[in-house]
Amino acid sequence: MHLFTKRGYAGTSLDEVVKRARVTKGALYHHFSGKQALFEAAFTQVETQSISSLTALITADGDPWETAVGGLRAYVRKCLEPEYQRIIVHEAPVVMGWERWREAEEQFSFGLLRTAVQLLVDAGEIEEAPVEIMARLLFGALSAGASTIASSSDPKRTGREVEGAILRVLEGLRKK
Amino acid sequence: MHLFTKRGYAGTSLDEVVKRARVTKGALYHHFSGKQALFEAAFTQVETQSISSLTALITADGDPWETAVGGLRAYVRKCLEPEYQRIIVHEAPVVMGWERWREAEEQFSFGLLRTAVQLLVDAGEIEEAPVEIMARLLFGALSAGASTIASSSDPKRTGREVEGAILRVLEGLRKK
DNA sequence: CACCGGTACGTACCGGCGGTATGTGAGATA
DNA sequence: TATCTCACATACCGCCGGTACGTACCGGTG
Repeated sequence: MHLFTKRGYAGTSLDEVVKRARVTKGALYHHFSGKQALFEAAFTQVETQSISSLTALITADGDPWETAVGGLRAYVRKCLEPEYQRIIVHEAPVVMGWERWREAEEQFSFGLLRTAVQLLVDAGEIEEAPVEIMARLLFGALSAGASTIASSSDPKRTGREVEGAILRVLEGLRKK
Repeated sequence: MHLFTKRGYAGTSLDEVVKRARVTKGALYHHFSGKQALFEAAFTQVETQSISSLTALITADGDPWETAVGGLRAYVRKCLEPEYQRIIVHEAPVVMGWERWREAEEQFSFGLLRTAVQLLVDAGEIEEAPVEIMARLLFGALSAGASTIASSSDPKRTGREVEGAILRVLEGLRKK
C-alpha cells in the first residue's frame, strides 16, 4: 500500500516491495499470483478499511437528507486521503482494467453511493430516477471533485466550494 | 494511437510500435524523447482532432440552452469512441501524472466544458456558481457516464439513460 | 523413530522491454 | 572535394516481472 501510493503501480518494483517486507520474491509469489494480484490485495484492503465506517454513516437513522449529505461530505474527505486517491480513484481502473474495477467497486464505494441514492429515492426526497445511472454520475463527479481538491493550492477553500457545488446539484434534484 | 488504444500504455511495446511504423527504435528516439513523449503526442493528436468540432458546436449562435445541450450530447458521443475513451479519459491521468494531465486538459476537453458552463452563466440560464468547480464536477460525471455507456451490454439504451440523467441534473440547476 | 508429503519460503535465472551509445549514408555547405 | 549535419539504423545494457527449482520445517503414519 505504501509503495503503490507513493510511486504508483508502474513505479513500484517487486524487488523493492520484498526488500521492504524483508522477504524474497519466492515468498511473495507464494502468497500472490503476481504483481497485479498484489495490487488488488492492496486495493481490497484500502477499500475495506475505508467503506465500513461510511456505510454505517449512510444507513444510520435520522433525517434521510441530512444523513445523505453527511455521508457525502465524509466520502469527499476520504477521497482526499493519499492512499484512497491514488490506489482507488486514479490507478485501479487502469491497473485492474475498467471492467474488473467496476466489478470490484460494486461492493465498495460504488455500492455505497447506490445505497445512498436508493435511500433518498425511497424516502421520497428526490425524483424517481434510474438509481444505477445517477449513482455512477455522482461517483464520477465526486471523484473529480476530490481530485480538484487534492491538487488545489488552497484545499480548504476548494473543499468548501466543491461541497457547495455538489449540494447545489443535489438540491436541484430535490422534490419541492 | 492505434496500439495505445488497443493495448493501453503499459501493454504497448516500443518494438511493436516501430515494427508497425516500419522504422527502427533509432528513428523513434530521434523524433520523441521516450515512450511518455510518444504517448503525449498521441494524446495531443486525439484531443486536437476531437475538440475543434465540439468547440464550434458550443460557440455557435442560437439559444444558449439548446446549444449547450447539443454540445453535451456530442461530447458524450465523443467519449464513446475507443481512442478517446482509452487514451484521454482512462490512461492519460495515470500515464502523464494528474498534474500534467490537468494542465493539458485546460486547453482541451476541460476548457471546452468550462466555456460551455460560462456561456450558460453569462446567458443567465443557470444560477451564478463557481464555474471552475462546476465544470470539473460535470467533467467527472460525463466521464463516468461515458464509461458506463461504453461497458454497457445495451449501449444505446444506457446512452439514453445517461443523457436523460445529465439533462435532469442540468434542469435542476436552471433558473426558473 | 524413520519416513513422507505438503507448506512456506529462498535462490538462480530467463526473456522482454525501455533506453542509450555508436555507426552510417545522404544531402547541404563552403 | 572535404566537411558537417541530419535522419535514421544497429547493437547493446540494465532493470524488472515472472518462473523453475531447491530446501528447511512440520505434522501425520506405520
